[in-house]
Amino acid sequence: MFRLSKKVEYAILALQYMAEKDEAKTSVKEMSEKLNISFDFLSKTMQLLNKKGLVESLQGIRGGYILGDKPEKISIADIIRAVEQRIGIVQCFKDGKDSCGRVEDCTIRTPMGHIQKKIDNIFESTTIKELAGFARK
Amino acid sequence: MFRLSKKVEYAILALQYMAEKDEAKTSVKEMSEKLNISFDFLSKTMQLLNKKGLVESLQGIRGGYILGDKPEKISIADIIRAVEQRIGIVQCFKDGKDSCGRVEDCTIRTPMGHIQKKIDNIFESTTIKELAGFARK
DNA sequence: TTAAAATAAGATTGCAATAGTCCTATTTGT
DNA sequence: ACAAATAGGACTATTGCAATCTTATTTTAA
Repeated sequence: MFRLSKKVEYAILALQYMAEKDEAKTSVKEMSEKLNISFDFLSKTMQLLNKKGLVESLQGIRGGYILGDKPEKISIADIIRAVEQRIGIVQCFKDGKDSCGRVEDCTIRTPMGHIQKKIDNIFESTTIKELAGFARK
Repeated sequence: MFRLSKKVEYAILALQYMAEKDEAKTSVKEMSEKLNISFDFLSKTMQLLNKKGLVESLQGIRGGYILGDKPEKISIADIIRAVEQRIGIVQCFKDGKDSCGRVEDCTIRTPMGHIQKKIDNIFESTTIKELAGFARK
């Protein structure tokens, strides 16, 4: 429990890889080999990143992906949002009402919301640039 | 993904409930009804809390549970540790080696470890007392 | 204009973790 | 002795994640 999904993990690895690379363009094939990730699965993940503009896709032969923005502008929070729908350390923050039988007088909703915000801040303030920096060390 | 388990959620609700209550002793039956949680499941969860000393059990008729420590001494981190084994926002931090095929030159291990620490701090520094305070408001 | 190499995307499967249930044993106060 | 509570093992159901398979589309270069 409380684990980032593989989609998020792979997305981070991929974007970090792209940020570190000299050449702007990268293919899924290249990354799946270098990072030891299933091609198909990584491919899906890249498509999600593309839809949210975190990367830009170039179709056709000689195609691939390039970063959609500067590494310091892409946060882990961006990645999570792009790749996952379900976010929230407790159910309430996704489904809203009627999801647990104690919605009206829920006693943990408020404090959990505070914790959620703090965690969000961490992800919001961590960028691909920082990750690439660590990796290079 | 990235959600606290029901066990953790229920444990928090239960401890918060106990902290707010005037009388020290509480039964699982009472809590399961008031909090709208399956008796059996909550029962299991309380047993886990008991094993780690977060609550103290009183067996036999007229039995129940009392808090094992002052509410300000019980953190969410304590609860998570009592009730879950698997913690860690990425796999590496549980299984250690050989779990992902890029252990040796893993480029996200270090930065993820930093994020993990920050999150741990949040849970470590949030206590049942605070939660009870919010609930009462 | 055709072949090759890349992304796009839908459908499906396998699997493991979570959540929940059921049943029996044990404890203890009245 | 009985009732009401916890203790705990075994089992089941469900869900969500990860992965795979297949087909379509795009684009460049020969």
